[in-house]
Amino acid sequence: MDAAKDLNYNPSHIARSLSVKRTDTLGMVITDITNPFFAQMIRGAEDCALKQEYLLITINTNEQLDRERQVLSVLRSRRVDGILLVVAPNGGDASHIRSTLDAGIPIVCIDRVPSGIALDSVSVDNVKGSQTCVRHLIERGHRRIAIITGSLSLENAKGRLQGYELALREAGIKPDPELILKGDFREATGYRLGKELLLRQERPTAVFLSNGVMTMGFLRALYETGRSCPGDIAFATFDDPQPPTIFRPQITAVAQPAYEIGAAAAELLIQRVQGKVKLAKRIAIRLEPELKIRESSAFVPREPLAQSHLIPPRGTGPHQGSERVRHSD
Amino acid sequence: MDAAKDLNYNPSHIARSLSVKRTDTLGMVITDITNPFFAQMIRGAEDCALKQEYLLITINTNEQLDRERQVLSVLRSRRVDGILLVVAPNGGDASHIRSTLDAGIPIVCIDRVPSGIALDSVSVDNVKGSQTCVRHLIERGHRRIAIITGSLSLENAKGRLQGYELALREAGIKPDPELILKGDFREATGYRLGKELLLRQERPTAVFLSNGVMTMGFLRALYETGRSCPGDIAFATFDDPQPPTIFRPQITAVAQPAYEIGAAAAELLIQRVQGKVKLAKRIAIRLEPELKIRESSAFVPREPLAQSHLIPPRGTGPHQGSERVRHSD
DNA sequence: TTGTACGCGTTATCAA
DNA sequence: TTGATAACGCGTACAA
Repeated sequence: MDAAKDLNYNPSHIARSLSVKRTDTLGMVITDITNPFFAQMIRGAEDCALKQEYLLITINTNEQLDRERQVLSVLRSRRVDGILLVVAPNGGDASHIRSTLDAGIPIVCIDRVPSGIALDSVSVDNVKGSQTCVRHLIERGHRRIAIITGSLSLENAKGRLQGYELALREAGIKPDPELILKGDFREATGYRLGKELLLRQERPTAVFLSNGVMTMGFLRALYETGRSCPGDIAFATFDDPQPPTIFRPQITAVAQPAYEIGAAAAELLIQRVQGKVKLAKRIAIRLEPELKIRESSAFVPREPLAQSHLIPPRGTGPHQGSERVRHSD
Repeated sequence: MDAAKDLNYNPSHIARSLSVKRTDTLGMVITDITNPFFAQMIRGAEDCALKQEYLLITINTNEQLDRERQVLSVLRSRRVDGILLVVAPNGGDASHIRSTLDAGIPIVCIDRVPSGIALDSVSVDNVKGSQTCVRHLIERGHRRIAIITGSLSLENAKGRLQGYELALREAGIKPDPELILKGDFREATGYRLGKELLLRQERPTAVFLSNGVMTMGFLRALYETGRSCPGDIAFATFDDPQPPTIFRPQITAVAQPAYEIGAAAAELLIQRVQGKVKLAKRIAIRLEPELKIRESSAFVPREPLAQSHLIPPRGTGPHQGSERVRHSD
């Protein structure tokens, strides 16, 4: 040991790996590291992994399917013990995922769950989250509520749309196809569809955005069209787009516990890697989102409906507390 | 080859590494991955690395020196070919860096350059950046300009303070110790010192923040004390804190080309790894920052000085173009 | 061109 | 307990 110090010796982890057939390494495939939501998720996963002596390798795919394929291949070559995966929008093609699985590398999907393939997954309860949020808008008196969806080939986008429809239906409002705009989770789309909505003759009194990135685009549209919020329109979004700043308007949002999602996913993956959980069936962990009511949903339509359960708008000050999501069951 | 496909075969990169004594892997040590500036930097480095067939492993240190030591040790064990390093605030202790270097692993420092050890580095020209920005405030008519510095044990924090002082001196303004507040690049400090400044009897007419994170804290202080910007005070910051949104006020900032910094650092590191650059002396790459003039510096003090080079405030609309930094030489 | 043996640094096995 | 030795999967050098 003394000699080791003297010689500035460091054991070779790669030689060790070759021998023991483990790398104590987890791969994390992310679509966009500059998205604060994912960045936070990485921290959760990394903290959990490091605590259990695993190294976490994070790689971006930039939402590109071919890059995802390439990355998965690299990770296989590197013999990572398991993979945390945020899938890029794929046209139902999961062959690369399947072949990685076949190579004996466990995969846990995060946030987005691809349809058509059985995978472990960790995400937020999308249905409940958007249902609670849209319900909040309805309680404010809105009835013409638009939604800009994500890519509907992803389960989470579907779930958020579903929650929107559920909330409307339970309030006796029939979903209007004119108010359901199909987006894709990208900034430019939030801008384009948002502008389209805002320039309509009969524009909705409230808009629900399916993720934080599209909300950034929507804000641009809002500003360009000269509409004010909460003066002219209300809106709310899935994802809490920014760290709470003093910027105006503060945005009502369905906040996802990003750090916890990452940590839970890493935890589950390590269980799989170590064979501590029976592989029989797939595990789906759903965490609770939290509705943060802020200024952007403070606008109340001029002709509110006289409904018995109507709730007057709460205070909209900057330091107003957040409200825990109410369960629908 | 056909058989390889058939058997779902993937060559073992670790066995290969053991043989060729290379891992084709670069380590990237970051203090905070949730900071958008670093996130962007990672993308630049990753893109560059991947393009040259290197894998990039990114790890957080949370600004903790002991974690930095541990991470460097892990990276050594993993036999990474080189390391990109954003140092945590260290009390002048660079022993772990030196021993990594001694083990034959090249290191390129990014953003922050530790004093007291000769290292390759890539960063922005801190002096010029803050000098240009403070000069801009002076041109707006400000003379009582405060600065909240970073940890002065870091070269970049020193440089930014130096640029501030240079700008004042060239305008014939004597730096006032009362207006130089020693910070540490952290949000809470921006809040605390900002509040202190804003509540002073004789408060400055403008404030220069040494980084984006502290600016977030400053905004909180601004809001809590009820001061308005650009109504009551002007401010500007090093770092462009957020992706350009429509939030108000838009912040005048010294934007650093984060992506390019990351890419340049990776490029230089790979040169070192491949021995394509003579190791004789240390290389320091300095990129040009860009001053983005926006709303937050629009406030003009009531008693502007009648100086010949005084420039009236420009338009402060949201879509105003940015202005390239003017060189001081 | 095709084949064979050895080395890379570590762990694991088996014998002493 | 200690010490020698065979794997681990791939390059590489040398022989056929």
